Amino acid sequence: MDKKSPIKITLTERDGAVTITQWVYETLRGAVMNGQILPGRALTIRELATLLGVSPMPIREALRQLSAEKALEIQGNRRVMVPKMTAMKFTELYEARIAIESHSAARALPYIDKTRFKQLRDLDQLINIAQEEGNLEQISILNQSFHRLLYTANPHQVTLPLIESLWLQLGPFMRLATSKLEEHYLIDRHNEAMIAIEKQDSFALQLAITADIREGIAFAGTPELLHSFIEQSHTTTH
Amino acid sequence: MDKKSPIKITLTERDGAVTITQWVYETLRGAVMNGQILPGRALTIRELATLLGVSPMPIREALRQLSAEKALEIQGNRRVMVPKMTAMKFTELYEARIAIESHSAARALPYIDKTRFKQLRDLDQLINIAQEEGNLEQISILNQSFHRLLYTANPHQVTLPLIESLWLQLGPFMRLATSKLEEHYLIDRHNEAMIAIEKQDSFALQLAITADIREGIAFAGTPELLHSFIEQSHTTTH
DNA sequence: AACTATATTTTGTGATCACAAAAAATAATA
DNA sequence: TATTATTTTTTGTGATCACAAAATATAGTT
Repeated sequence: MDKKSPIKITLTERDGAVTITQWVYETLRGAVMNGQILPGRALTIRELATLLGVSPMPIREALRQLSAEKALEIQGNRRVMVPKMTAMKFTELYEARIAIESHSAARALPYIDKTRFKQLRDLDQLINIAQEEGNLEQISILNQSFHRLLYTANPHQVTLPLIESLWLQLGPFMRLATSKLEEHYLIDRHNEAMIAIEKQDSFALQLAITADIREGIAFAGTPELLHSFIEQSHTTTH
Repeated sequence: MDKKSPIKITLTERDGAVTITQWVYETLRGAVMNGQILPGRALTIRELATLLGVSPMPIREALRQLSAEKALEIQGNRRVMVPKMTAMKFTELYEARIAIESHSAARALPYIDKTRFKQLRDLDQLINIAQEEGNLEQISILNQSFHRLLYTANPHQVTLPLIESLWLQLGPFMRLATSKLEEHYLIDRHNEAMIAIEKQDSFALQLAITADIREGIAFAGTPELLHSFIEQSHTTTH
């Protein structure tokens, strides 16, 4: 039933300075992140090629890269699809996020200078504003920026690619998550993080990051909610 | 100076059941792992193609995948090379290993059944034998198997690909590491891990894994040793 | 001899093609 | 009608080609 379901991929303007493969990669990555491609839906190179208006070549390259990043999954038949989510896998992904991101934050702490601290504070402000406005889409994006800005303080960064891979795998489901967060009151964990940074308190920072991540899925705390929420994703195109 | 240095890649028999791209991928992966390709050495598609006796096509695909896994690095000029190592990056990679692998071990613990426990014990025995024989090559391989077997107990595994990426980046340098471990007395951390598993003691398991990883680079404890050891890698083709 | 400008070669990119294997559709059989 | 056998179509793979951009080599200039 999901073999011929239509795919609506958001096409952005192609910058001439960038290779077609790169553009295809970013386009498909965005489509996965936004849940525009149904998990389990079989993707063919030629279909995507005509859909994006390019030759099969750049598609092949982009698919291979996305598969390596676990955004896509190569089946035995060499056919590619968005991996299906299970409740258990969802939990594992989130626990992995907590372990790696809190570690990454602690490792970045000594490198946070005044400039970056100010940037982090500005982002925190923007998040607060978006929260008051109830702009969930914006919250999600800014929150991600906050985390990235924090981790990239470390100039010898090696964990960010791993973290991005986890984000990619959670991508479509985080989106569903935020849509249910509406009524959920959010403690300002980012502010707690800022205080921890000021004090150079590594442990407090880890706690704040952990809490921030964990509360992002608090709604899915009960197995029943989580299950129904993942089931929903199997039947919703977008 | 390192632009035309010869590359000696170990070629294995190509299994007909596997695609050429897959074979190329595994071959190049092995070459990187074994330090057969000098860090910083510029790789060209055509050169590798003639070297492996295939068309440029499978090389392109394999290079893209290896780049996504951070085994290779794409420079601004779109040229590909083995990333250079620095002392700081080395430290970051190892600290990331500890954080992720100890977490992965704890997550796997509840899933370790009798069969796998026995397999782990057998591997531990083999490592002990290899240790008595001073077979460093074998120790390194078996040690990796031990860790992998432990983490894969978790059927909802999501961290192994991340861990493998770290191993890949450390690959050529772990090899140099073991070559210096000769006189280093190794406490049997695997045995400690086995005891922790028997007791279902998650924390003790994490400690054992952490110690096992950390002691693997104990020789590089002083910054001077580590530095000289990484410098060495820049001039050794091996 | 050191630098700049020009010419030549090499390289990555992307498109196209051939082909075998897999999937889907159709026909044949129970 | 359900199941199997056969044909047709679609698909991934890998090779080849064209081309512009980059790297290298060569020639020219101060």
